[in-house]
Amino acid sequence: MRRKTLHKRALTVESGEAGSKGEQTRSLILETALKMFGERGYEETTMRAIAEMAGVAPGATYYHFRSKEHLIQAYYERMHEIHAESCAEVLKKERALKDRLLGVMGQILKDMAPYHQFAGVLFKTAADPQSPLNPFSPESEPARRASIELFADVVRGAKAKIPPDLGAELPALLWLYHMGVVLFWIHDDSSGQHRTRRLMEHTVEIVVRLIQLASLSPMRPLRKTVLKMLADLRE
Amino acid sequence: MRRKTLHKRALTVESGEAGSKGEQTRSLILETALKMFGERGYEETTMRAIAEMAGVAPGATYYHFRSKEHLIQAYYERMHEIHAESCAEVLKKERALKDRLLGVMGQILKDMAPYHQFAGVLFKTAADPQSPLNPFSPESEPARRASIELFADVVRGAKAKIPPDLGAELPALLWLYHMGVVLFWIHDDSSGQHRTRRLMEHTVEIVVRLIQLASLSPMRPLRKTVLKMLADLRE
DNA sequence: TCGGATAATTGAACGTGTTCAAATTTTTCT
DNA sequence: AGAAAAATTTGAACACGTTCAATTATCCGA
Repeated sequence: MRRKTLHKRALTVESGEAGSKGEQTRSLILETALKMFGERGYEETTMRAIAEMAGVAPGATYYHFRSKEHLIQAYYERMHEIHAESCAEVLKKERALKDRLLGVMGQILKDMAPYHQFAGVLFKTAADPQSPLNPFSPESEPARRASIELFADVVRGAKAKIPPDLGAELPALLWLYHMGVVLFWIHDDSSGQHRTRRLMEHTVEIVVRLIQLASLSPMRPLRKTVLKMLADLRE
Repeated sequence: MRRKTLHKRALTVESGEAGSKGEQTRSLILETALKMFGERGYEETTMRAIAEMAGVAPGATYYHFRSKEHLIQAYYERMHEIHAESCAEVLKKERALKDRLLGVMGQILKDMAPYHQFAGVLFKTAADPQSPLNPFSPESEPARRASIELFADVVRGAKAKIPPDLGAELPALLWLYHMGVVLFWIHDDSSGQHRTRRLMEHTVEIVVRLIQLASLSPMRPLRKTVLKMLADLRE
């Protein structure tokens, strides 16, 4: 609600950009919050404490961020930018489908590592079907689309022979697979999440072999059945 | 903490059973809470309101239930009992693997239908890796085990030819599949969740065909790879 | 049946995330 | 530069889930 005003201002006149006073406090609050979450954990960090440390009244935080959970969304967005960048490197180097997928998944796990502690909280929020942070929600469609695009890149640049019908759905399917791995990662408290790494390496191998298998002509009927279902669900 | 006393009492002496005063208020609070959740939703139902409607002080609720979320766990347990019962019927009738799986999944969806509204809240809580309600947590291992046992029953009673190595892991895999369908169901706000029904019917078909496929001898290497991974992850 | 022990219940109080009307600062326009 | 408008900031207050010391009801053995 309040933010709407901010948006309008940013559209009608220029200002509201990085330099302006408001945007300055916004960053200050955000950086403070992220730092404190990192040091003491999410639940243990009070909105009052964040405000105090940022030298600001509690209410100010709510002017810039809709809720405490929305502060966490900042992590999310930051993480996404990092992914896109670090994966681009990998995709420039590798040509085999398996290596591309392995590289991308490896990068994603590496990028996420520092945030493992908050992932639980983020996930708890994101799991709520009502939440805009939910990866399946309409609000996060742009982010989801971008994320799927990353896997489209993985497929596109690979020199594997994939039937067009499968190729069209593959990015979304790989994204779903990637969500599964992340789900495992969130619950993985082995040191350095090495269990997730093992799972990922094994499953990438399996996924690639399944793709090869599905591309064979005797598999056409089953493949068509699966693709029909996906099309059907999309309405 | 407080509950420990209750448990000890229930073990050392008898009493604390259905008749006793304490157990009476416990049910009263629980029934009131479930009814109010049903009428107004979870977030909108206040602990104070529950207590007041039950004719009890707010503190009393916390003597019998550790938290508001633990009141929801009651739904969970209740649902599980219903599943076990209604699925038993289906499993007595059907012999083909596909029909057994279809029947069980259908029953589960039917049983859950009245609770669709709260499923989101339950899921939000259950998604927290810290939560005892999390289906992957140690605390819910008994429930998980029982649930997997249901799918073991599905496999056991079927007259499909399944290699022993796959047969051993299949119940857990089917349980995982079932969790996926439930995840979809939670996010499904189509009328009567008919999209989930469609998804379920299609995917059961696919799952069964995959099982048949995996049982073929040319698939032995891939099958072994998958099963190795599962064994590996179990430590 | 009585009295001690245990279980159950109370309700005020705490700390939390959050809201909001009022005050203040910043920006915009003439 | 100055005044009007808009954005920002304040901090007291609210409602909530929850805790806990004190109180009352219930149970059980002698």
